[in-house]
Amino acid sequence: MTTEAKPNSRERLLEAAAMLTYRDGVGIGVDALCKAAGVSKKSLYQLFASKDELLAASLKEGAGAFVAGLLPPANDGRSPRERILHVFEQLELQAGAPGFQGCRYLAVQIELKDQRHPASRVARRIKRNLTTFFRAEAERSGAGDPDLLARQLILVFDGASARAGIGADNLKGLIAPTVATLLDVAGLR
Amino acid sequence: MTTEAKPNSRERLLEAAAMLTYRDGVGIGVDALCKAAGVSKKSLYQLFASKDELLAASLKEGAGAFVAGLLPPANDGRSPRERILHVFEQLELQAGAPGFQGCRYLAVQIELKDQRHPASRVARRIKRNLTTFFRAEAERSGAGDPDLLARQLILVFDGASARAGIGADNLKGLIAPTVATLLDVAGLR
DNA sequence: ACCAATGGAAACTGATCGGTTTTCATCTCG
DNA sequence: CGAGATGAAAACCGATCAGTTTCCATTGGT
Repeated sequence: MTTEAKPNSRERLLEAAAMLTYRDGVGIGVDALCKAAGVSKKSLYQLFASKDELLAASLKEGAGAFVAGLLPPANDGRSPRERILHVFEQLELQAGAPGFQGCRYLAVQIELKDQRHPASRVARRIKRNLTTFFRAEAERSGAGDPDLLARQLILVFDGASARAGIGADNLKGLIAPTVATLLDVAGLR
Repeated sequence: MTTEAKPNSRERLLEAAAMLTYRDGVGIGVDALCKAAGVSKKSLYQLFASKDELLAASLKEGAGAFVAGLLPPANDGRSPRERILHVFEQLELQAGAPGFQGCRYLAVQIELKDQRHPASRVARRIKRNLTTFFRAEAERSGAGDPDLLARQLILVFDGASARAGIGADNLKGLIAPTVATLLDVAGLR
């Protein structure tokens, strides 16, 4: 059995916010969120200070799944190169699934514009963790310029995710050779 | 002297739409657009069928400046490699300017979600032209896989532009070596 | 069985949304 | 000078926005 049997109001709101803002954008109304969650507006505003805070909490709550869906398990014995490639294999996999709209954290930051918005701050933090993973693996691998490689990888991640999300590319045959090229040049084998 | 001396209502609306939707997102209200353009809503709806059409027309009208600000002049005698690098030099330059928010066409597509929205169609077309430029240069250069290279370049373009637009990276020391690596591996010298 | 806490449904606030219409001042042209 | 066209300002429309409040049915504890 899982630890969460029946979701409470708070969890249902977070889940509805995650789903609807990803599908329709952060401009989605609170009435729609409440209806989808089966929770009254009164309860929403007892649990969260504002729609903005609900949005931020929803992003933060989804960070675990985001990481779990992309990163390899810690200390799985594979090489840094394999562990980095794992992330992009997962991305390509997710990009092929129906309903994929690109990285939600990038989308939120682009939609909100204001970088000081609570949800934008959360999104930035979560994405920084991904960059940190890349840099850690790059350093562990003894790459010539680990920081450059990490920046290149997150750049490819966001570019690929965004382009797949808007249906401009399906990433097939694109992401693997591109990342491999960057890893090769950085000296990762 | 330039060909346009004083902008008419239509041009002022297109300009205001370009500026405000880039700064604040496509959710900007028509009242704000009209006020910024100094044009009444009545006139707006005589000139455009809807806000969506105004937005689409505004993007289309800005395509010329977008191309002029990025692409090198046709037949400037430089090599494909130099001409491709020119685009990314321009991008890095623009990314350093105040008010830079990333590629407006990518942002519009991400914000709208609906790929059949008239403005989303226009944005897609304009970005396809950039990919076409990359592919043409790649073919002209005799690259091993011109199509792959073009997709890699537009991926880097969107990724770099998006990340600079949200303030996640300033591209300094990132974009040039990354593109150079891709060009090297593709056999462009 | 009773009382109090819970929370959903819905009414409500004031603001804003996209879009339409009216009014009135200004301009051009005969 | 006078008639017609123009277009900005602003009222107006129904819908929706974020957020608050009221009302009432359900619930759990005693």
